[in-house]
Amino acid sequence: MESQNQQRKSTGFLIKQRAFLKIYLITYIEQNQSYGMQLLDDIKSRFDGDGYKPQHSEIYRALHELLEDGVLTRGKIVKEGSKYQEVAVYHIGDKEKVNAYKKLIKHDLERCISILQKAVKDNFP
Amino acid sequence: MESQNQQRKSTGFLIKQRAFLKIYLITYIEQNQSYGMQLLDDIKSRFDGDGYKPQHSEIYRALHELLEDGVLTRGKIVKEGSKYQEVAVYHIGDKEKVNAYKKLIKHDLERCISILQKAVKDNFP
DNA sequence: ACATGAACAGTCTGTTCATCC
DNA sequence: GGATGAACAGACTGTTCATGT
Repeated sequence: MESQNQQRKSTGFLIKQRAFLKIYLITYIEQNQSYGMQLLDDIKSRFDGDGYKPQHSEIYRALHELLEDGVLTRGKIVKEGSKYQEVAVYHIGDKEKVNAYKKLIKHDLERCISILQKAVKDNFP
Repeated sequence: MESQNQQRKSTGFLIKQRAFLKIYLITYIEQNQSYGMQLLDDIKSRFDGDGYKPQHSEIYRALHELLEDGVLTRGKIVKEGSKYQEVAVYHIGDKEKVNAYKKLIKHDLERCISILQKAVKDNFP
């Protein structure tokens, strides 16, 4: 990923929401082209039982960063059903970058699960 | 917990580092009285393989909040071995609060694991 | 040097406002 | 009203500085 230029070092705690959302956005967009609000609703309903309700702005920020990095490309279409509601639809861009990013996130997700499972074991034996 | 007075609503993403550390602090202090730096080192070595290295200030902030809330109490002793190094040792305070807090965190940890496991399944089938 | 603590500052992200259809 | 985007602001936490032993 290009879009970061940290001057603060991470302590390596859990994954950030932005990165978490990005991986879902990529997957959903791979499956069928879609636009922001739709993606948000999909994610929300996926985590309905877990009390996680992401905010619309965070979705847009994630999409914008993926655009900047060339992971996604964007087009505009008129939303079906509606009169002239124009929405921004996304497609997969650079597949190399997609795969690199996926691999990164997969490791990080597993790392986070490991940390949390340790916490359950250590503190609730 | 008392020590929070949010005016911003959480979206319910992952657990915060502070809360995560608190549960370890409580458990370690239950097992044997200990002081800040020691607790930090214990936690660091526990997560050595996971790339998680918490910062000392975050440990102190967590301890201070647990003190304020009455979950812990504090005493001062002279560190063994050293000449006159005085350290702050902690003990369990209000056991009701400890148990209430533990229960809360346990649920949250499991919620987080659920979220992350969904992400692995959904995005890396 | 080790331990504790607090001030400062950067990052993430929730809230709000603006614009367009 | 639905969708997108950006500005603003608050919470969390990493970094640095201060103090005492």
